[in-house]
Amino acid sequence: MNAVNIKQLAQQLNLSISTVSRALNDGYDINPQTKEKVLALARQLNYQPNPYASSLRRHKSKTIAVVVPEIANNFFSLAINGIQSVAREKGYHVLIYVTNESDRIEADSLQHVKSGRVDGLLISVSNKTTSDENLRDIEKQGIPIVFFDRVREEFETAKVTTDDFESGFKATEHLILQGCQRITYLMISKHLTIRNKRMNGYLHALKTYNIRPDKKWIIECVDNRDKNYTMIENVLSIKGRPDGIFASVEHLAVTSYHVCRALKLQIPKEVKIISFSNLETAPLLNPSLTTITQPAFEMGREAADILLRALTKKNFKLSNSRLVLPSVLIPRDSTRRAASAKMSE
Amino acid sequence: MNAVNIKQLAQQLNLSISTVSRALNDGYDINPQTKEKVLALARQLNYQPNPYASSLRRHKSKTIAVVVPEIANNFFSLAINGIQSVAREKGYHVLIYVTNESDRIEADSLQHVKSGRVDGLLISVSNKTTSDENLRDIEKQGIPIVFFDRVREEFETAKVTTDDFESGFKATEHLILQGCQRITYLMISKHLTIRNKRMNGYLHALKTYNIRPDKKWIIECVDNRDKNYTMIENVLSIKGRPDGIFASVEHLAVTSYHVCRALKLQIPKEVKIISFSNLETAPLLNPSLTTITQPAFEMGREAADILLRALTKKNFKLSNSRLVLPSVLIPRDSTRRAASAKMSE
DNA sequence: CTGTTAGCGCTTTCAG
DNA sequence: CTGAAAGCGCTAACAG
Repeated sequence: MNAVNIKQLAQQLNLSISTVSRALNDGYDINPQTKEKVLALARQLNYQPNPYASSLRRHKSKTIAVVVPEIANNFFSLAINGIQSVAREKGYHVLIYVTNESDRIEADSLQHVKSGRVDGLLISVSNKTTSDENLRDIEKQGIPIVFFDRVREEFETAKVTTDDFESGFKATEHLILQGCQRITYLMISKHLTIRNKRMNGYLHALKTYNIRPDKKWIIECVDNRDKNYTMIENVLSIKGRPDGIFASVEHLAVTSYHVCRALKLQIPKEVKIISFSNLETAPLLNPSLTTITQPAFEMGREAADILLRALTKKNFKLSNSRLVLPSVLIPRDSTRRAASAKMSE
Repeated sequence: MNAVNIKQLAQQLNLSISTVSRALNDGYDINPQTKEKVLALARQLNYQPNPYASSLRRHKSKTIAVVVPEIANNFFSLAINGIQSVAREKGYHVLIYVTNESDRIEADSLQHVKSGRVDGLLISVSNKTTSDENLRDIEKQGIPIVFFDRVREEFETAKVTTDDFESGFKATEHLILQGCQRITYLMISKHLTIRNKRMNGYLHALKTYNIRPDKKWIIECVDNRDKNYTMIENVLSIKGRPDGIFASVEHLAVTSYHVCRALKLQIPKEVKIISFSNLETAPLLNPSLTTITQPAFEMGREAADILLRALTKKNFKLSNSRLVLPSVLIPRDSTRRAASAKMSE
């Protein structure tokens, strides 16, 4: 508790408190020499400005809040990594709130945000969120909000997302370009819209390459590994079986992988598999699996960048903009994660 | 910026500011009725106390800092999840600093911690850290510190870790109990001490079960997949080949897995594999791989719990205690991660 | 039980 | 260029 403060500096230097403050804050109206003296002593005494006093006075805290549904999840932790890296670059602090997909916990966290503890908010909403009330309040307080990944469409502010249609298209196209003609789509998703967008991407790719879509190749998977196993086994057992599998989540790719092995179907020679994924597991199934993934780290960076720009530019109003980042395709046989896992430094 | 404050509440109620404050803070010296009135109006006007004013006054912020070397890493993100969950329960906020294993960034982050922005610090040090200077300063300011996982042994404060010897022992014992007699240890680790402790656990297990250790079964792996592949291939090709593989990191288990497949060795019938791991990938190699892992989530919870206890109990001095959590063995064929991935809620 | 008062440590007019 | 002074919003003695 030796906390040295601005007052002590002033006394020791026979200066007024305000002069010291100016010196420390790089004020313009200041004699370079006195400034030097102040800085020297500050360094010597290891002076640390009290952030709370300054926040109280300035009405800003150099802190942003990040609210995410999960953290022990490769996508969100990469995103947070991205956020944290730009925050650090710009001298901002990052407060983390994990909601565990609970709208109640989310509301609690936003309540804290409302209190003015932070200057801005980055949020990926929980899958149970149904109201924008808290967000509206926060915005009313003049705290800018940027959504990333899980956005509330009807709430007008900056949003950073990926394009599910595009990635569905890209994944399917990839298989087609590898020579696949009979591509089965293993779909599962709590979010109808995502599911449909990806499927539309799939369908559109087929159409673009003049491949007739076939209903029997769209498999509605469930939350039960055994059932999925059977369904996949069935589709791979019919004659004229698929030569490509597009899995909408990684565990379906894994199940497919096991089915193929059991059926003695060679991957990727006889069956090619591509999968959506946010895990680091792709290399494990190498060389058989191609992965399509969200650029999580980049998303974090972009979102944070937009937010901090809004915070530092004066009179900057966050528009209802949307930044759509392309998905990243990680071909089989690639040892390391590409762009998406790229670390700063 | 409609920020309603305590003063306005006081005016509207014809009360003094201090009475309102007392009502809000559940002071003892307060008429239940006035208290009710105050709370009612506060709710109605959606009053949010200004955290900075209160922190400035009280000299505490209800915020803790978490400093970790990485975040896009299953171990640390689970640990943070644990930390965050107890912080939330106790009404604390969590500030995250990611150092990317850089001692410079770590020092920067600790500099901020020093300023009194937080009441306590949870830290897992970077692998390049060589000095305790910043930590000493922080401690001097009366900010309690708890280490988790990556500790500075010579710094006296509470520490939460796992026991590498124990987990080396446990993993080896597991293989032995499964009937393995010739167990090869694939070792790799930048940290000599960890490496040695685990190996000692391995050796001790062999000894305990009267198995003669054999130098040729301790393989020093390197940072090159191909070389490792060859080394593993070699050891699996000698007659009287190992019937058990203990991999000190997951990617060695994966490589072993591929070698076995190439050599047509059945897993787990002919060769059993156990691996250290903090990834979620174990299920992918099911049913062939057994995993031994750190209880990351628990570690986060325990560490946070100790810190927050130190913060809330008055005159509580953090002793140089050490809490050692047992590693968790996740048998093959288990579909989900066990204890370590357990979520709150 | 309530009001008065004196700050927490810093920033920022406004005068010199 | 520097100093005096007035607070930011809240808490905590201390009187009543």
